[in-house]
Amino acid sequence: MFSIDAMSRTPVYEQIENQLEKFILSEIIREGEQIPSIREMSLELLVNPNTVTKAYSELDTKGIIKSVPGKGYFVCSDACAILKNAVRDNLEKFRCDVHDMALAGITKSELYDIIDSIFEDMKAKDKVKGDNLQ
Amino acid sequence: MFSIDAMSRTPVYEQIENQLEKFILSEIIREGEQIPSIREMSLELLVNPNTVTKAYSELDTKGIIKSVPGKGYFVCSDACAILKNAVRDNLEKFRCDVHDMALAGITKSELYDIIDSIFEDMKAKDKVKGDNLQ
Amino acid sequence: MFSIDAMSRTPVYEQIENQLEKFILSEIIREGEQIPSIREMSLELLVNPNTVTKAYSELDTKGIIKSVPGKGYFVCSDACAILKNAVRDNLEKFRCDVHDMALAGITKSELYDIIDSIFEDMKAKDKVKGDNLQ
Amino acid sequence: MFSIDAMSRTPVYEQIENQLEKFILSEIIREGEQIPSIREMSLELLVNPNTVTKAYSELDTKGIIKSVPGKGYFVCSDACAILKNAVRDNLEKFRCDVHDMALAGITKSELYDIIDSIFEDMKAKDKVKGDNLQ
DNA sequence: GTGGTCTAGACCACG
DNA sequence: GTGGTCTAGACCACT
Repeated sequence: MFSIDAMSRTPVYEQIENQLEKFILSEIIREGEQIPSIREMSLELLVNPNTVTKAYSELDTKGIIKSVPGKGYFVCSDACAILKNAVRDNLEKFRCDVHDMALAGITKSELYDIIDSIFEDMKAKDKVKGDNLQ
Repeated sequence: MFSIDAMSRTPVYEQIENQLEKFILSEIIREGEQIPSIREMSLELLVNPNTVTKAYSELDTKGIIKSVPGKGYFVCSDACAILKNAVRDNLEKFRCDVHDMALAGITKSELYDIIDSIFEDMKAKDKVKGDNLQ
Repeated sequence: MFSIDAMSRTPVYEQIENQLEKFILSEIIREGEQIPSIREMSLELLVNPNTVTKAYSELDTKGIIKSVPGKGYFVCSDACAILKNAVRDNLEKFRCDVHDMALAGITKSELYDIIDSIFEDMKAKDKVKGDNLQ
Repeated sequence: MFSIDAMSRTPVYEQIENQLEKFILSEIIREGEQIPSIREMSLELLVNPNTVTKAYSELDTKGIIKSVPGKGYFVCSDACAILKNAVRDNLEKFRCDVHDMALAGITKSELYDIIDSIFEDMKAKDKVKGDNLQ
């Protein structure tokens, strides 16, 4: 389920954070649910427990997960809301990226096509999920 | 013209690279033109000359600028083409970003609006530039 | 009557101790009185009996409660005196806190007001208690 | 200047944080000023550099200090304001403490006396500081 | 020189 | 079993 790209320039602990956040936003891991323990995660990813600890405690600071010593880490009840707001706060970065691509001669319709295809994919997946729940 | 954000997490030498690349793509600095010398740049930005040297030599490696010993650094004649291709190679990252935003509940029309407004701005600026050149 | 804050950083067994001590100081539980058995307490709080055991044996060590084998746990006859002395020993911490607040620009009159309001509240409650006992 | 109490129950990294915050509030370390490097601090306190790192990065997260990689850590320009607000947010804890002491039979005038003596001390020290600056 | 990341391995407190 | 803290020592990127 989780995986690390050792060649990536983004730190391992940040990769863990990003993956967890994505799973929570995709509701693959639900609010209130327990996430893998530090030791489990460090075994699965073959990284040092301290590295997982760093990732988890940063998410704790952000209010995404909560540690219950002796029991484990749990997703906060308002994790999705926090994550969604964080993305919205970063829309400025998206504007910069689009501007750069426009400068580089990428056309508006190219961008539209990419966006359309992604939203199509997501709608399809949502449908499957809905069918499974029936 | 150039400026450094000391609080930013991106290294100074990378900030210099990014700004130069943007100026070249925007044709604020034209192909064949000479860019500020390492000395000038380090004085303007109040950074260590070594830092500017690192930025310039990376751009040299990429084929964006060329050092002409005894004269200075000049923008390569195919700098724009190289930069545009580099952006195109990074479209994958754009897909990921859009996917994340979709997960976070940002609507397709919101993204469309942002893109539209940026392309509008650029068209307006191009027109002004054209008028000035007449 | 008792309750546990699972999200708190203070250990569960310490929360139990604190609550019992507060109840004894407030004379909600009187000296000589029997307190809930380990079993009862663990059921009411939905915590592991071992946790309650740890809390009780620490209070036992402090001389606040005594185990009477086969009967249960009882509040010692000098529990209040012991607890009051313990608080007095901690006045040094109070001094530090006040000092910190003074550094942070909290005025003397603000502190006075807080103290006044608390002593008012307690006098009011004492009166009610007295009336009820009549 | 800095010191660690190895016997204390509060973690070493938290002791470092607390001391730095106190120095900043007392203006012994001023806003914008550089604080001891991780290596310096770890040598002075005889603790592992990682422990200092943890303290510093928590303060960074709080917005008290800012890391400038390759240069060091610096006190943020609004550090005092942040710290003062944090203390104010914790007044609730102060209320609880006063309540506990009231229960334990500590009189209002005892508390008043403590507060008075602390404010006297601080006024005296401020005067000395003022005289030194003349 | 600075901070940033990571590993390996240890001990403790809690449940 | 869980998380929390700490040490020792390493390598990297940046200035």
